[in-house]
Amino acid sequence: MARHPTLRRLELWRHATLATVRADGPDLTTRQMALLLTVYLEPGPHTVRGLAADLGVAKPVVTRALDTLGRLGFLKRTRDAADRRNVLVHRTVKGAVFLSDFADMIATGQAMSDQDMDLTPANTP
Amino acid sequence: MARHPTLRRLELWRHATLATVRADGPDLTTRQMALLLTVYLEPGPHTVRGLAADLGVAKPVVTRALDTLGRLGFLKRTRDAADRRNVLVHRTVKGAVFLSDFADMIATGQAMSDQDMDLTPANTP
DNA sequence: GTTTTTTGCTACGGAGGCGTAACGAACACA
DNA sequence: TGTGTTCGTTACGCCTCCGTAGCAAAAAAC
Repeated sequence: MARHPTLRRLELWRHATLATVRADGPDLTTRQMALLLTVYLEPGPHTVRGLAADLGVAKPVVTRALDTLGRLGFLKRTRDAADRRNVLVHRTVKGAVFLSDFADMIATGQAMSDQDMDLTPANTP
Repeated sequence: MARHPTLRRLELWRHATLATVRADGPDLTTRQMALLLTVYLEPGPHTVRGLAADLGVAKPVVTRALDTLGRLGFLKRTRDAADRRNVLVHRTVKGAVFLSDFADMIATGQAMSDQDMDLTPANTP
């Protein structure tokens, strides 16, 4: 690991967040982003109750996040045929594209912080 | 580089955002986070106008973010003695601690995503 | 068949951020 | 000195999110 792993991690985060701020895409809440990533990275099936427990938030938070993310086309809701009380959350192509683009922004941040590390002499008065 | 760099980056992001969601700390906006990181990582002095240009947002956005981050004790405002129109933004100990803890959460996410998918013994970039 | 539990949603008031427009204070320059 | 410019802030209406409480529908328990 490089000289200052803490700084390097923060710079990675800065470049990615800065890219999302500058791009005029939809800026998701931290909770919405955590929910979206959980659905796409964890094996399903995903229910409202399960997601609420996973994120450690109340159920209406998940409902509202699904409203917003569904309106954006990043997720889709379906009734569970086996137990019709449940709602199953599904991935979409648009959501996968969004996350893929986001991963590219992280990658750019990694590359830039690598480059910064090599060049920066020493500042911070 | 591991087999699936895209998935690995998204898992890193998920673990860190999930940790901030579960922790009952202050949940900052993406813009607020980008502003905070810019002040702490980029060499100063930082003015409102400069930060607005750096983030690509309007000035009132920066003023409001400084209000919130100042209320949290993560940043401090000072009048520029040389040009009293300017406001200089300064770091605080509390903000440094917050970002240090945040970097630890990123590190945990890195370790967990390494563990999840790196079965082949070949890391240490 | 009737209660009890589970699931997700809606309703409500409150809080905070956003974008635009306008403002006073401080500087620059004639 | 007077005019114009730059700086940060404030004010306004709008929108979204939050937390709590209560709701109907479906399943389970009896």
